[in-house]
Amino acid sequence: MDDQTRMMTGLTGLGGLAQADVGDPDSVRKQQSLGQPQQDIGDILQQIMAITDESLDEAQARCWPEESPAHWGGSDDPTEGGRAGGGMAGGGLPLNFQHRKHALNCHRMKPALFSVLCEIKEKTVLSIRGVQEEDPPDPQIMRLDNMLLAEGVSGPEKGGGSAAAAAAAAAAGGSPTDSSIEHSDYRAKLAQIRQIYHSELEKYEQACSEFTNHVMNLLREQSRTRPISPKEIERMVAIIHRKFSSIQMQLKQSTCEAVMILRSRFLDARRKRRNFNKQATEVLNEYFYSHLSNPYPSEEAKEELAKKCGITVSQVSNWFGNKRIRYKKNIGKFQEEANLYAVKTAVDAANVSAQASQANSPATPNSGSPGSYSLSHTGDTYLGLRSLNGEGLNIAPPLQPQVDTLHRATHLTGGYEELSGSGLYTPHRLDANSWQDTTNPPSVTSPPGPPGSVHSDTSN
DNA sequence: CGACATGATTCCCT
DNA sequence: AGGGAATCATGTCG
Repeated sequence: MDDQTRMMTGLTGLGGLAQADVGDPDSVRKQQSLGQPQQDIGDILQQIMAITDESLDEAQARCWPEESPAHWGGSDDPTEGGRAGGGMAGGGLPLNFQHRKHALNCHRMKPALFSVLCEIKEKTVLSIRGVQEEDPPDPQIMRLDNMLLAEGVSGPEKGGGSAAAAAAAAAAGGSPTDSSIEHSDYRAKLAQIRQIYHSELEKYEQACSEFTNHVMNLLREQSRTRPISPKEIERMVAIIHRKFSSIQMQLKQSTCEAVMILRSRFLDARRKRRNFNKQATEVLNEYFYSHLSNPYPSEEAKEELAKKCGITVSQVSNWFGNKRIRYKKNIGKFQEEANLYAVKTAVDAANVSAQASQANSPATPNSGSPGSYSLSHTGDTYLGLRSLNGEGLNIAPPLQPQVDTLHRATHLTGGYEELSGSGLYTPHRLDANSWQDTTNPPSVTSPPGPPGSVHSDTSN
């Protein structure tokens, strides 16, 4: 039934507000034509005004103790008022007031009047709120949502954002499999943020629903004494949700900020440089100088070096990359270092050879391919010795005596003689991709003597 | 504090 | 993908 019909229904009984002359249709017709209805509406309004002074509790308790809140908009049945009459017997208010209130609430004009008032209100509210009623999803909140999802803060649990950590690592150009310490740290912090975010979100949602329920109940209650349409309640709920979502956006924003800070700190930490310890550098240098003809460790060699140095494989790769470049750029500067490590390697070789000879094994050690690196100085030793031979590297004069001693030592043990003699270890200084080609050590520190000079020394 | 050393990153090439 | 080269950024030393 539309409002107008209801209105008419109400108007037909207009004269009857607790008065006796309702029954006569003629009289009603006469009253309508004489303008009496307007006066009655004025009366009703006055009484409504009077009611609003009363507390809601009273109104509720005395009128419709157990009635559905939306009663006024629902049934137009004028007889309904009679039912309500039973509930208003008690109370300490003056009887005539109760009676008046009851008469107002139960009056068959009330629904129609409220409906009109609602309509007017609706129009006013619409004209005020206007277009903003249908707000599209906020682009900013969408952005925040997307970011939180991408960072692994919102969305499904799955490991608390390990994907984000990997993504961060990938973005930083590093190997995602490395730097697991930083990753776990990052993950832990991210999980913390995630947890806080979710608990806050839950709190907000709970508060929002609580508040919404409260307001809805309040409005429904008030709808008995004020013209409040369900639509208005809906709108109010929407307003509350909007307010709470703006709070939620703040939460999302601050969470995003926290993630960004964490991330930047994480990346900064990755960038932070700390020198490798001395032992690690020694191990790396030993390998480098003993493989000077081909300083490209295989994957396995890198892993072994990494393990021995307590660094990651990519750090080993970085180190070799830097070393090759810097060596190539300035060989003169590295000459001394090269010599040092050559000697070192030779000493180790001597020790190994000595041990080998003690074990009564002929000096035909595992002559593995140059590519296979064993940290126990087997095949590499000979590369080192080859360097000492002055063919892979030039030896600085101050080191010559040491070299001689070493050679003598190896000679005595029978190791070096055989090795250098055997074609197996003949220095093939430049292989196919010989990286030294362009950077042949310019013999800064050693005289350009014949290659065999060192060798001849050993024969002494 | 500046120069240098050195690990990390980035871009480009093969 | 791995390497070369340039560059960045930080640590170290005098």
